[in-house]
Amino acid sequence: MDRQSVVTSLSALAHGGRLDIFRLLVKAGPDGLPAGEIARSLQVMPNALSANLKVLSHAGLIGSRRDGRSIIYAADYSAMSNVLGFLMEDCCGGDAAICAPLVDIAARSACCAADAPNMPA
Amino acid sequence: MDRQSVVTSLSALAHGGRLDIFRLLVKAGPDGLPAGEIARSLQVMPNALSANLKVLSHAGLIGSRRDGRSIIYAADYSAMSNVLGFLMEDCCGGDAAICAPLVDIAARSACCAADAPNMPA
DNA sequence: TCCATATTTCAAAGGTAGTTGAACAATGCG
DNA sequence: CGCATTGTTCAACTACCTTTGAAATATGGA
Repeated sequence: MDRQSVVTSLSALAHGGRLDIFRLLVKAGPDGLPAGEIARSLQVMPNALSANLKVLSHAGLIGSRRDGRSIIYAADYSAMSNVLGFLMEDCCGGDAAICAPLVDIAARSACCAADAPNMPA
Repeated sequence: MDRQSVVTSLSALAHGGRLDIFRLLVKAGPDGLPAGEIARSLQVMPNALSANLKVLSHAGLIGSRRDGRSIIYAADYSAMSNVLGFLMEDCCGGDAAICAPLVDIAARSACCAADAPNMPA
């Protein structure tokens, strides 16, 4: 994963509304949620939601598939872990002796990374 | 950790130059690096570096202390883990059965979180 | 075909953030 | 004290991002 992709992902998440969307999808799991339900849950207008979903999708953080009239979005866990990995690469120069607290948070982050409903392209 | 703090942190990292700085400090470990050395390593002008260090510092991602004429910056690992934790909170609705790949990356992220040279304030 | 639902696209307005060069502090040494 | 070194601040300019409302596209059912 190159630096530019990571910057794009972080930029996508560096926005209150999009962070809410992403976290909702992270909680929702691999099955995802239809756009309309996201809009209702977060109380945002559909056009604003669509714009933000597009940004997250372009960053690769979420995927989408159509189901009838609805479009279902789901978090891409592997993309997320790539970003986290890039951030923490070669942490402490490889010497992870004094490290501990991050293991905890890391363990809690361990999550559904199997086949999410990824986009057609 | 509230949502706004996380957005501030992600915004700080959503910039090529600042991402380079942060990753360099993550690699450097708790002892950190003087600003001048960062500038030399990344080949950036001192005023631009100073501006970016200020953004990262204001976001709480790095700390600083003066040592003679130099100012030494170091990554704040606990701030980083707070951000990661917020992103992955209640992942998959608490059911982490199907999850695995993120554990790997998480383990690699485990790192120096002990007393970094935090700022005076 | 006609309509309702679900979601996206477009364009204009406003605000926010990045870049650059020059000037300004703070420290240490002779 | 005077000067070189190390970092920081300021101000102007540019560019990008966000927001909002209205119009457009796509699907499913009568």
